[in-house]
Parts: sequence; C-alpha cells; structure tokens
Amino acid sequence: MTTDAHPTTLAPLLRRGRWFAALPPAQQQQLLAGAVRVVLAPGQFLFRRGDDHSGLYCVLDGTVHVGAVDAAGRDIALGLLQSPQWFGEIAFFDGGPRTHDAVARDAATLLLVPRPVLAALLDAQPLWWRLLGQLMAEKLRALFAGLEDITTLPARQRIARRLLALSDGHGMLASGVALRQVAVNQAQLGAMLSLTRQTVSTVLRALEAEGLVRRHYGGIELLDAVALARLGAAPDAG
Amino acid sequence: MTTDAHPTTLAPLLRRGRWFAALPPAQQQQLLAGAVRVVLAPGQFLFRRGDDHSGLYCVLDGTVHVGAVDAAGRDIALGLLQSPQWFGEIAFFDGGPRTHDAVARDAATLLLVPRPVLAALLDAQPLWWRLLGQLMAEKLRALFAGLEDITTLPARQRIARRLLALSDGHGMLASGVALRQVAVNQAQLGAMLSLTRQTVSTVLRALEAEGLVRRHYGGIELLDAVALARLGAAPDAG
DNA sequence: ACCCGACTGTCGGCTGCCAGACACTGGCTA
DNA sequence: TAGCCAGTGTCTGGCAGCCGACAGTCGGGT
Repeated sequence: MTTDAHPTTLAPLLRRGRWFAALPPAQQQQLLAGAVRVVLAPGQFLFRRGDDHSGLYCVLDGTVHVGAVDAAGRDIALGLLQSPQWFGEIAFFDGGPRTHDAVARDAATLLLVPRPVLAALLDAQPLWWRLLGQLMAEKLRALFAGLEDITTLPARQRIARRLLALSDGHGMLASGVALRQVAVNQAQLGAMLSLTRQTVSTVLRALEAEGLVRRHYGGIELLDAVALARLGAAPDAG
Repeated sequence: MTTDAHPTTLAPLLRRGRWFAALPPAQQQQLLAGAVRVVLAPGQFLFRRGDDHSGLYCVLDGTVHVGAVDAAGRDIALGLLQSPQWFGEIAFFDGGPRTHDAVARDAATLLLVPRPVLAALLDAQPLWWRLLGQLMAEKLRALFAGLEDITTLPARQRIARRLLALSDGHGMLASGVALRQVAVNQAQLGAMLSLTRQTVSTVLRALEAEGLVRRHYGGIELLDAVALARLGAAPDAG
C-alpha cells in the first residue's frame, strides 16, 4: 500500500497548508525526503484508537475521517481531514497510543513520515520539536473553540460554525484557500456536533430556504459565508 | 505581587506533578531558578482571554479557575487547577493570545516563569521545546476525553467522571496523589459540564443517597471512587 | 436498464435538561 | 448575635432535540 513519494511535485500542494508553508525550506525538504505515499481504499482504517503510533501523516487527496466509537456504539466524529492537513503528531511527544480512529472516507492518498524517520530528525535537530509543537498548538486551539461551540450554542449556530470550519480546515489552511463545497453527509455532520441526523436535516433545510447554503447529495455548498459567520457569531440571531 | 521564589523548598511539592517529576534534574533546576512567586487575592484575574502571554505558570497553593465567558454572559469552565499543575505553555509555540481567563478562586500562590526567561531557555536548549510539548500533549489528551464525555454522556455520568478527574488532576498528578475532597461548588461543576446548577444539585443528591459521595458546603467528598468510576464507564449503568 | 445501498425528508411521541422563582442554610464579619 | 451573602434545595413549566419509523431519492455497479 505504500510507494515512493515524488517530493518535488508535492511541495506546492503542501504549501497550501499553513503549518507546512511556515516550515523552513530545509525542514520542508527533510519531511518530503523521508515520506512515503499511502493509498487507502474507501472505508479502510489507517489506524485505530489505541494503536501504537506509526508516524506523521498528511492528507494529499480524498478525505480522512477522524473519530471514535463510544461504548454505546454511536460514533463521535472529531473532524474530516482534507488536503493538506497533517496529523498524528501527538504521540511523538508522549509516546502514547492513538487517540482516535482514522478511516478513509473516499479513496484517499496520504503522505506518511514513518515514526523512525521522524524520530531520527527529532534526534538530530531538536528544532523539530518546536515545529511539531506548533502543529499541536493549532489543534489545541481548534479543539478549545470546538468544545466551546458544542457546550454553548444551539444546533443552528453549531451547524453554521462547523460548516465554515470545515470549509477552511479550522484555519489550518493558508489564507485564501477555502472550499465552497463541503463533502460531508448529514449524519457525519451530526456526529461532529453531537446532533442527530434528523436535526441536521431540518436545520440545513432552513438554511437553504434562507439562501445561505445549498444541499447536495453527500455534501453542502456554502453560498453565503459572510451570513453564516454572522449567524454563528450572534448568540441570538435569527 | 511577586517576590523571590525559594526554589529548594519547592522541588518536593512540584515533583508530585507528573510533568515536572519527569523533567531531567538540570531542567527542574532551570525552571526553579528562573521562577518568581505570584500571590493572588480571591477573585483576582491572572490573565484574561486575548491577553498577550506572560509566561508559564504553576499553581502552588489555592485554586485557579480556568474558563471564559461567552457572548451570552454564561461562563464555561474548563477546569480547576490545583497544586502542582502547570499551564500557559501553548502560547510559547504559536505566540498567540491566551485562550481563556484564569482567576484565583481562593487566595492562590503561583509560580511564574516569565516569558523572557523561558524564551531564553528555549533558545539555548531546544530540548525545552520537547518538554513543553509533552505538557501540551497531556492537555490535548485530557481535552479529547472531556470533549467526548460532554458529547456522549448524560448528566449523571458526566458528573461522576468529572469528579474523579478533578480529584486526580486529569491524570496529571503523579500516581497515588488523589484528593478525596473536591473543592468545587455545584454551580462551577455545572459550568464545566455544560449543566445547570439545578441539575447538578439533583444528581449529587442522588449520588449521596447511594453512598458514592458526601455533599459539603462548597465542596464534594468522594466516598467510593471505584463505584464512581464504574458508573462513569458504563453507558447504561444505574 | 435495472437494482441496491447509501443518503435524505418528515412525522409524532417522549424526555432530559433548562429557566425562573423562591425558600432555606452555612459560614463569615462586625 | 445579628446580619449578610454565597451556596443549596426543589418546585413548576416549557422546549429543544432525541428516538424510532418509514417513505422517498440519488447514484454507482453489473
């Protein structure tokens, strides 16, 4: 399932991500030099909660669903990772197991910097600890925001905010790169927000009626990001 | 509000925290050498969301409430930090503003490693990036767990789990150090769990009737941690 | 061209939790 | 010892969102 990566053609794509773009050129090269490609079939698990960590990943193409299944069998989605988002860095710091499942939604292509490779880099250049830490800090801030949304906002606003977050990769994409189409079905969107499919369905219908989004089969198109942001920001807005 | 720290007497206390205890001895010394004491009056803000970051803190005595107030005026509590928990490391990685408010609950004594001091350490020894990253990784994992609890569990189990987490510092204390008394009132407990005071009150009364806890004025005593853990773990338990 | 599985629409009943209100109690201060 | 405020008990009503169920629709595979 792995083949050689072709570093030179990847750099422009990866630089669309805020984290990678901010890396010093030498470190960008090192990552690419040590990376291999991983191709996943739809539904294939990349890893599962509790697994040993295999390395640092980046989504090149397709979508990777990150979540878990709780004891009651319902699944909680943390997010959908799309190109070019990096993940899997936590375990380098604490050596712990994976916190969530990662599953390919469609066929997906990933970049993997295997654990020994990155470990060698970390060993040789402690600067790498700082860089990985920046990645982790981004996640932590996004998680704070998500937690706050879930605990305080009603369904309508949660959905508005999440749609925006999905379209710009939780602010982890370089500026100006925001997707108009969000490839997520209603059930998955609900799992991310702790809402049921039915509730999501109803709210989306209302948002469409107001001209903010358009519903598609298996995806949502954002028509008016500004209005969505206003809706998400105002605690008492219509 | 700051005075000199007295490093030598502090080390044993600090080593009760998992993170500090795992630091190499030289780094423990460096932290203590650069730290100053900060004394807060009850209700005094240490910093507010959006502030520039002032450094790395550790609670020595008393309790620091970490949270924020949302647009609607209700406050969301992230947690209560007690001795010896460290916080404030995120901003070193990304230079961003503080994510939450930090307020002294009772009179509290803190240790502050000022930003320039720790910045110098980070500069001189990149190993420090790794160490701070470990601290951040602990937080991230605790946050994942908390998020999952809030989104999936009903009030009763959320409360059971949170009480346990408060008593052992979310696993950030060295093993064997768990408080039997949790100094948190019902309103604050509710703010952490996204529940109202009334709901917390009712649940606690039920838990007391079952002999799992004892309610006190402004605090809760854990009588049967094992049963609480079982309750929190089982999705359909009593 | 068909079929089948994944996705979506929608209804009615139910309930866990919230919101507001008010009385009570514990503990601190003068 | 009185008084005050923070914290707690507990009622009522109300509603947002869950649950289960079933029908309709889309799209890819053969």
